[in-house]
Amino acid sequence: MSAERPFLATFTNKIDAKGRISVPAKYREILEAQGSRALYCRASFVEPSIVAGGSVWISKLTHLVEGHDPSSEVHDDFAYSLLGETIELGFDPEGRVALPNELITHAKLSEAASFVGLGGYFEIWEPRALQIRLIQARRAASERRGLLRPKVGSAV
Amino acid sequence: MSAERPFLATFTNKIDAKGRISVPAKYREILEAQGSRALYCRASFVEPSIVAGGSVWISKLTHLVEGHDPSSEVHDDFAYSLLGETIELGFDPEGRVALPNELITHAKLSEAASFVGLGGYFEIWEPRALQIRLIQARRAASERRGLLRPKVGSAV
DNA sequence: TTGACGCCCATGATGTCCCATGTTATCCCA
DNA sequence: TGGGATAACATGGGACATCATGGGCGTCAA
Repeated sequence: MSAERPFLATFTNKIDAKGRISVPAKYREILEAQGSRALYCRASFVEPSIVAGGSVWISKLTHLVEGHDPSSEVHDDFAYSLLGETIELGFDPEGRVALPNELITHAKLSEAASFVGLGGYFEIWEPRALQIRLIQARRAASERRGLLRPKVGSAV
Repeated sequence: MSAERPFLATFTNKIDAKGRISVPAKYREILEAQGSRALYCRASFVEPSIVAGGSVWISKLTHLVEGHDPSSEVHDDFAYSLLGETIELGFDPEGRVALPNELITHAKLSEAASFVGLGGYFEIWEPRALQIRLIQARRAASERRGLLRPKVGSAV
């Protein structure tokens, strides 16, 4: 799927009084390699988190939308929800972005936020909420370990 | 498909006593990058909204029309509806356009209007009406999440 | 003359940039 | 290999530019 370098690992940074937060340097490297001068974000449909990515991610969404007949309902529904609710955040010279209140509220952020890499994109979570989600995910994943073997060997 | 930077996110601005409204700066940047010194708009066929774009968008419409046999009915129907009802609005030095009454009526605009980015073009809505449409779109899109997963992972 | 339109200026709010600082990680050399 | 020197990173806060908005003035045409 993505030949690009994947977003990996979890980083927790502070949110300052202006709503700014440093994007982890490792993530910025990947974004720059994509030619992204900005970060694209949206509220997750299913989690109290912010989904984010670079130009590769947003162009996937754009192509997904444009792949449908422009006169179809599917096209419009995807366009409104995927493009109309995704925002573009610019970096300041220090590598920070300013999260808008809407997203801060959605993810219930206050002092700090955690970035969790998910391959072609990453998510921003309230640190405690992410801890809980990760524990849950680990348990669920280990129960389904068999699903991984055929594809990646027993490397997990 | 569109290598250009997409129109994204939703912005709400006021309509002043003269019927002027600021086009979001982010959108103006994209229009300028296209070499558009004007905004092209028409009433949506299916929604109470105004469809708008720059020179890239209008040339796509033009090519769509020209792609049909000039002697065919389809050609004429497209030409009349797509091109004949699309108007060109100029910007004032502050980046505002004056919406004609016809379009204001069609979209039921009064105090303010919301711009919603849809990739290669954007739409102008009465803010409340757009909110409702966005919620509906989100629901519809998340029901069809299956169409997304194979292509962009669960990145929504 | 009236009104539509385009241009100019003023203003408050917001966002961006710049610089300073502490901390951590990395490097280099004895 | 132990540290110290250096660079990279995360963070805080003030200065400044941009943006959205409101209003005034002149021009052109009906």
